[in-house]
Amino acid sequence: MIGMKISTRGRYGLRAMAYIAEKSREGVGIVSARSVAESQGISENYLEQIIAALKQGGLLNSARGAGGGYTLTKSPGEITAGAVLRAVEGSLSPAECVSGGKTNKNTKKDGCVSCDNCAAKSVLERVFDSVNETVDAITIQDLINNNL
Amino acid sequence: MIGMKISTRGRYGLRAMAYIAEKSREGVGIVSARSVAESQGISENYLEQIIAALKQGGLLNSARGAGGGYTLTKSPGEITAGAVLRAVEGSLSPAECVSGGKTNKNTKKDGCVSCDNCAAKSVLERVFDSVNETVDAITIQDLINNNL
DNA sequence: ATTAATTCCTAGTAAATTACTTGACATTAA
DNA sequence: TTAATGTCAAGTAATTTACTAGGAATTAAT
Repeated sequence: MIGMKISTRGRYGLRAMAYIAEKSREGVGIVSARSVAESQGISENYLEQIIAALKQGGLLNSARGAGGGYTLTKSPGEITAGAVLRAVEGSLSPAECVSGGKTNKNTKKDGCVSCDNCAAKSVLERVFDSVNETVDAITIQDLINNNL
Repeated sequence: MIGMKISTRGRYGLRAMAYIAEKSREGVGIVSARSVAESQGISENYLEQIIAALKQGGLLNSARGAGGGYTLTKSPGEITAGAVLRAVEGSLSPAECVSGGKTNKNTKKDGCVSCDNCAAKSVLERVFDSVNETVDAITIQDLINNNL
């Protein structure tokens, strides 16, 4: 009975990026996963997985070893919430039939038969488009400025 | 790893409404749950639950007994996809912290602490607004006309 | 009156997904 | 050498979704 959720992955991803951006603005060069987790009250190990997705998505650089951590690959104004969400959640498609194939990285189902003449499809496509437009219009800079 | 799904409830709800509207246009006065289920290849018992929500949401009238079934309460042009989705899925909120309280009827969690200064919140609010705007701009008539 | 078709209602269950936990290994600064 | 980190893979618990099962109430047709 749900619909349209953004999971903890997405929310934690946004919060992590905003926190790292904020720290950078304060002059802290590099931020450890642990400090993000502690500041946000998030499980460290779980956050690591999310951060790994952000790194793989090209949004974070990492430095290993003691004193290591993460930095943004671009300025906060150049990173959109959409990019963050897609990196950690996969496609933002509302159902398998929209924008072909799977909606995310884990799901086992793929595709529904005879979807072309399905009454729901055009609605889903429009939702997909508007969600993407919306999140792509917001940057991490917007988040730390709180100017939404 | 997901995000932004519209569940089968929402999709089946849209398809059921479109089917009933289409049948009505063809002159069929009343449509049984069974005929909807069979035409759409959907479990009848499951569909009944979805139809019950549509009825409770004021979108369908019902007639009991043999020869009974369902009709739309309003013309297809007056029923939005948004109304259908909210009736069957509850709020379209992307997370508990947006538009206060629970996101749907079943969930056990309610609310996250210290959400006000959360970087994700403004994103979620905007997504919520744009999804609602989008689905409220589509009517059942649009769906059966296929003019999207 | 009986029967068959139907809505109405509730409870249970299986499958899928989400949200973690656990723990070992690799790398680097001090 | 050690402690602080990132990297990685696997497993598990909690939650949600998607059904299934079945009976009670209602009504039209016979």
